[in-house]
This record gives sequence, structure tokens and C-alpha cells, in this order.
Amino acid sequence: MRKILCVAEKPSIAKAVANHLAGAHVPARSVTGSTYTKNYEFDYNFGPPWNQCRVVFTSVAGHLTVTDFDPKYKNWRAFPATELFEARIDVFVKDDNKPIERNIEQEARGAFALFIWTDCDREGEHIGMEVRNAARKTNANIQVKRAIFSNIERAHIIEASRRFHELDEKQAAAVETRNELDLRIGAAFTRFLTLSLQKVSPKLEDRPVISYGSCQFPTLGFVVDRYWKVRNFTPEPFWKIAVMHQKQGMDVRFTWKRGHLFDRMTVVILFERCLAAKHARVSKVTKKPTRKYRPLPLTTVELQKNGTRFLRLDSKRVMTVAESLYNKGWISYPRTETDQFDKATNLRPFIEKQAQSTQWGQYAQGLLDGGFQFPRSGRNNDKAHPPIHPVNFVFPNTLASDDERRVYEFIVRRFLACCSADALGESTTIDLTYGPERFATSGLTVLEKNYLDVYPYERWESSAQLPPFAEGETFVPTEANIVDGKTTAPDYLTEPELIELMDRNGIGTDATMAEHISKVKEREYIRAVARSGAGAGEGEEEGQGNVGRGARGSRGGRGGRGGRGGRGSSAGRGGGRGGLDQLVPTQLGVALIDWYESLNLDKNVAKPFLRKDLEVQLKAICDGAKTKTQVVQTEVEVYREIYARQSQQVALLKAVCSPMWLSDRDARLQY
DNA sequence: GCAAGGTC
Repeated sequence: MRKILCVAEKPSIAKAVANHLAGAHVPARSVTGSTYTKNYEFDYNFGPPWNQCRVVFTSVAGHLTVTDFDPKYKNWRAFPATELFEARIDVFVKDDNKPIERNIEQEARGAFALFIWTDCDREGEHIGMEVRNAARKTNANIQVKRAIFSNIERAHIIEASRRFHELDEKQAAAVETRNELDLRIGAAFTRFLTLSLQKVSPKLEDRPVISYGSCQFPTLGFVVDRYWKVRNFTPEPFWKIAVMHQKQGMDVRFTWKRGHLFDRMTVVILFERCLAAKHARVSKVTKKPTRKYRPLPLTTVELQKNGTRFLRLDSKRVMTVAESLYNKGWISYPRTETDQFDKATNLRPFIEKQAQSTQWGQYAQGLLDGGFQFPRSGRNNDKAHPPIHPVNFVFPNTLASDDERRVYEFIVRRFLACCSADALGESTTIDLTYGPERFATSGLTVLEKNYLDVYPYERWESSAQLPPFAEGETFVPTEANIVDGKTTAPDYLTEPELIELMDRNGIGTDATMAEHISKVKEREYIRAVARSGAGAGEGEEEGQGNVGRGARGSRGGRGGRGGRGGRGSSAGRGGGRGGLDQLVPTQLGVALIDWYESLNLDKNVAKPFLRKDLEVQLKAICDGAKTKTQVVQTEVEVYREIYARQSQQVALLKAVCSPMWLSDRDARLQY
């Protein structure tokens, strides 16, 4: 029988696909020298033209090769850093990956075909090419095909095994391009910064390198940007009209439709007109059903945002813990952009497993007994992995750490919440006309909590009851006055906000964003500090009481409580639950960003534009509009110019950075 | 001693 070699991107996929194809459990054969990769052997009929084959299914563990400069460039002072823009680059297999490469070389020998099962994304295409190169070392004529699959459902995998595609060289070339540019630019700029600043003070000898990276700098830029917004903020006074009416022993506070105005005289005039009217009139009473949507299936970015918000872990920690849960088989693959479950997926088995929990088992059973609703679909699908979900039940107290227990619990609850019904309620809005002005108040009655019963991370509660009002009813308000206040500075960035910004601006990937944040902390560009004082306002602060009471009905997932009418900063931002750490730049971080800004470059390295430009160029490579050589050349030219510009301003760089070296190393900025 | 991207 003819032999075929199949290779997946990671061991878990090799195992899953092998078992699906074989239709039974296939024993794993270990690979000498490699802890994680295994070989699976079985017979399988691929259909024409391959038909019945002897299959060896194995995997790599991500990229096989790394890219680095010719070793002669190891010495930072032996060559000018600009030489790194053109220095020879080697692509080679690192020692840890040698056993994996050797396994492929060995198994390719005697195989007539290589069938590649890497993830269907750009990196996956590149990994496929690395695998092909390894196989060709021992079998130059091996036929190479690629499988295209977007999940590991049995039927889908069987389908995929019968269609043979070509590796996409263009996508692989785009990855090589990113690799080369990030290396050349990152290394050249890092050496420039580190060496320029080293002579500024003897204190520098024990400093970490002052690194530059195409993701590190925009990440730092976001933090510094917010820092200046906070520092440069000047409060503005405002005024507004507040109306309160007592009815059936209840205080009902009506808020002004205009919100607030920054001109006191105008408010006084409008207020006098209200008073002159004496009577306020109920113009409309609206009662309508409202709902709070259950969450979407969980992506990596959401896991990181929610983990930092609800569990108070930093995103790097969340990912480390999630990877460990994945490796032990408790949860599905934790790196995914997909927020929709394939309609063909049977989710019941995963819910059944959770029914034995003492904490949420009863709830899970309720879903099985009829409460189940297939999850909503978000807009993202990476065509490689399903949303993050629990695959097996584990008693939380048997997990290794408290963090593992909490992350696991979150993933399970999130999954059960996804499979539940929306929370339902009824909202009442009372519109009021008072003289020329309009006011309103609203109340919420939660009727069915549904998913909220298993998802304590979100709140949606009934407001205090409103007394009945009838349309057309008039009354003289118990109290009406002008309330003054002033706008307050925004808060420093929090980690979930930073992740959101990075995600929106394409800085890093779902799997690397947490690492970039961790890296700029390690470089002492930013630090996380505990929030000081009791929760700051959300952009306004009032002089008198808390105007505007109670909850308002909410559509689309935003928490309902205390809708202050302003920015929709969602649950967990302060919220009276301790407050998240704030990300603040260090003196060094601010100095670097401000200095780059002062260079007046066409495109600032501290902004996401350059990274976005690169993404556009990479897309052009994938579409065949440009070649790797062209893109590397034009990009390198851009950075050569920036390099030249920054070289002229070394004196200024030293100047803006020196005070901090000369003063106490741990000198802090004023926050 | 440099980057960012995979994966364990």
C-alpha cells in the first residue's frame, strides 16, 4: 500500500484529525526527542486519485524555523546599526525543533505524497511551506497537497480529506516579508536607542535594552496618548435642571433631555421658564418589553478583556492559564477569533459534562431539560478554530491553582450563558414637559434573568419601582433646581481598554497582544498601578446629589444600572468593585514617544498607521499585486528615512531622557 | 542584549 504523510500545525489537531479519519482511536507513537509531537498510523481511503493509503499523521508545533542575522552581527558595536537594513539573514531550524524536522524527513522518505493540515491562515500557509521544505530534503519529488478545513467536526474533516489544494506561496511570502521587516527594523532601531542612551548615564549599564518593535511602540503610544489627555485636561463647569416629584411616598427624579449646558445664563433662563409654567405635564408613558442579550461565543480577545475585567488577572496571565487548561484537555483551543459556533455542532455533550458540577450543574441540567438555545452568532470566523468552550468537566478544586479555577469557571459559565435565553424585562419611560423643556425618567423590571443566573459577571437589576403616571397628567413638581457640576478628566487606560484599542487597530494578533503589553511593562515603558481613591466619575461630576436615578432599559448587552447617559464604558469600570489597575507610562515611556513625535515624521512610529500600512502591503502580496522583494524594499526605505531623521536628533533624545537617569531610577511621574 | 509570529 502506498504511504502518505500528513502534517498538522499542532499535536492536538493531528490527534483529532487522525482519529476522525481512522474512525477509531489510533494509538500515538512518540517521536524521539520531542515531548509533544506524536505520530499516528492507520489506513485510510482518500478517494480518487489516492484511494487506499497507509497514513502517518504527525504535526509540528508552530513554526519550524526562525529568522536571524548572520552571526557576525552579534556584536552590536562591530557594525553600524543601519547595516541591519541589508545584512544577510539566515532562516534555520532551532535546536528545539530539530527532532520535529528529523521526524518529517524520516517519514517523508518512502511516502508518495505530503498532505498538509495546518491552520487555514497566513501563518499556517507559511508553516506548511516549512514542512514541505523539510520533507523535500529526503524526498525531492514528493507530491504536496494541502487540506482546507475550518473546524474539526468529523463530517467536515472527512470532506476536507477528499479535496486536495495547493499551498498558497503568496501567503507564505507575506509572512516571510513581515518576518524580515520586523527583524531588520526592530533590531536596527533597538540598537540605535539602546546605544544612544547608554552613554547618557552610568545608571544605564544595568538597564534592560531600550527596544523598538512595530507592535511595542503603538502599544506604548496608546498609553502615553491617554496619559496626555488626562494631564492636559481642564475641567469645564456645566449646569443643568433637575426635577423631582414625590408621589405615593416615592421620590421620582427626572433628568433633563438636554443633559447639561456649559452656559449658566442660558440654563437660568430656561429654568425660569419652567418655573413660570408651574405645572409639568406627563407627555408620554411608554411601557415596552426589553431584553439583555446573552453573551456571544468566546474569542481570545474577549477572554482577555473579560479576564482582566472580571477576574483581575493581567492578560498575559489569563492566556498562560488558558493554555494550561487547554493542554490538560479541559477547554478547547484558546487562540481563536471565531465568535460563532458552526450550526452543525452538537453542543449538548459539552453541557452534559457540566451537569455534575455542584456549582452550575443544576443550571446545565436545566438547559438540557429544554432551556437550551443555540448560541448567537457574532461576525468573526477565523475558519480555523471554534469559539473557546469547555470540552471536559473538572472539579475546580482539583485544578492546580486558584487562577486556573477562576479562568475555567469563567469559560464554563460563559459557555452556558451563550446556550441560554436572553434576560427579559419591561422598561417604563415617563416623558415630561415642563414649560419649554423636556424631561424623562425610566424604570426597569427584570422579569426573567435566564442566562444571568449562571453569569454573575454581568448585572441587570430592577430599579426602584415607579409610581403610576398617566399620560396627560399634570402636577407641580415637588422640587426643581439648577445643579452645577464640572467635567472630569478621563481615567488612565486599563488593560481591557488597551486590548480593545490594539484589536481595533490591528496591533498584534489575538495570541500576541498580551505579550506586547507584558513586553512594554518589562521594558519599563509602562507600569500598572492600583487605582487611587474611590471610583472616579465617567466624565462628569456633580455638585449636588446624584441626579438621575435608577436603571434604564437596555438593549444590546450594555449594563443597565445607573445609565448616566454618557459614554458607554461597560461593566467593571470601577463600578464599585475595587477598580482595575491603571496603565501609566514611565518617564522613559513618555520621553521616547514625545521625542518621536517631535521628529515630525510623515507617519509616527507611536501610532498604528505604519503597522496598518504594512498590513496593506502584505495583503497586496497575498493578492499577487506585489512581490516580497518590492515590499521589503519600499518599507526599508521608509524606515531608513526615519532612521536618518532620528540620528540627527540624538542630542535631543539624550536630553529628554537624561533627567530620569540622573535622578532616582525609580522616580515616578505625578499621577 | 534586538522583532513578531506560531506553539508547548
